[in-house]
Amino acid sequence: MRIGELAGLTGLSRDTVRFYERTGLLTARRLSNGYRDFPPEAVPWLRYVRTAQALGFSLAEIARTGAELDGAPDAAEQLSALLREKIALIDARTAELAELRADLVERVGSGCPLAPAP
Amino acid sequence: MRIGELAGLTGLSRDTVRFYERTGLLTARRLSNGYRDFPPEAVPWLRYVRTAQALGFSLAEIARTGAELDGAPDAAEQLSALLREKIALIDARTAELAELRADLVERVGSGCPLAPAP
DNA sequence: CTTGACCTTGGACAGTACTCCAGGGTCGAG
DNA sequence: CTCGACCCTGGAGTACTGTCCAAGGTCAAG
Repeated sequence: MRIGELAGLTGLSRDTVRFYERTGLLTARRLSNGYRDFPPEAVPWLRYVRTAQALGFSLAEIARTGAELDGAPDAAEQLSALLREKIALIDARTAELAELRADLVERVGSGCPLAPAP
Repeated sequence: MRIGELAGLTGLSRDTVRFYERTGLLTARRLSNGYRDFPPEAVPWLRYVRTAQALGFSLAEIARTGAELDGAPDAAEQLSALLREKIALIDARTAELAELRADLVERVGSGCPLAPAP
């Protein structure tokens, strides 16, 4: 598919898609007229990219794990492993948030949450 | 206290503290020799800043809410309200993560998590 | 008085993640 | 053949969050 369609399907801008391709997050073959031609898998891949980004990964990190995945014969298996890792990460983050929450609750309870300062 | 001490107590660099002052996140009076003089409350305030930052607030947003707080007669009350807001935000974020997690779990369960693509 | 640790300013530079633009090519419909 | 919608490249610009540096002032100890 061409860039406009991919952009439409993923909610990204064309410029962002081009940017992602430049940074190695995405590869596309070229049509004879020079237009990029993305495989349909680019759509779920970009969804995955957004997920990983939401988890705090930088695009460079995402690209790196993507590259590791690429060329592996058991890609599906590896990706499942990766997703399981991300799930563990989500759990850790959730726990962190719970801790932070408890801290804030305690501070709200005390008369003096902290000094305003600025 | 002077900048070095504040930096030491908060784990920030002097440059970062100066940067925070430039951006209005922090105010300091000046000693006769021009040195910055921070109040002790700057320490918990910077801790709060780090917390808010971890929750995804930009420094500008943090500075804005800080400024709103400042000058209010019922600062402690307002800050408690702010913290309650942040708690709600944590809850929302936790829910988001749970959703993401469910999505990933589902994908791991399916044989085809997504195509590697890049 | 010198030395070293500390402080000041202004400004340049970095990395991340885009976003926009100019100038120009491609293609299907009318 | 023209029009509009699409595509290309290269490069500039933006916002955010720092980080580093040069040039120089301050201060207490030796």
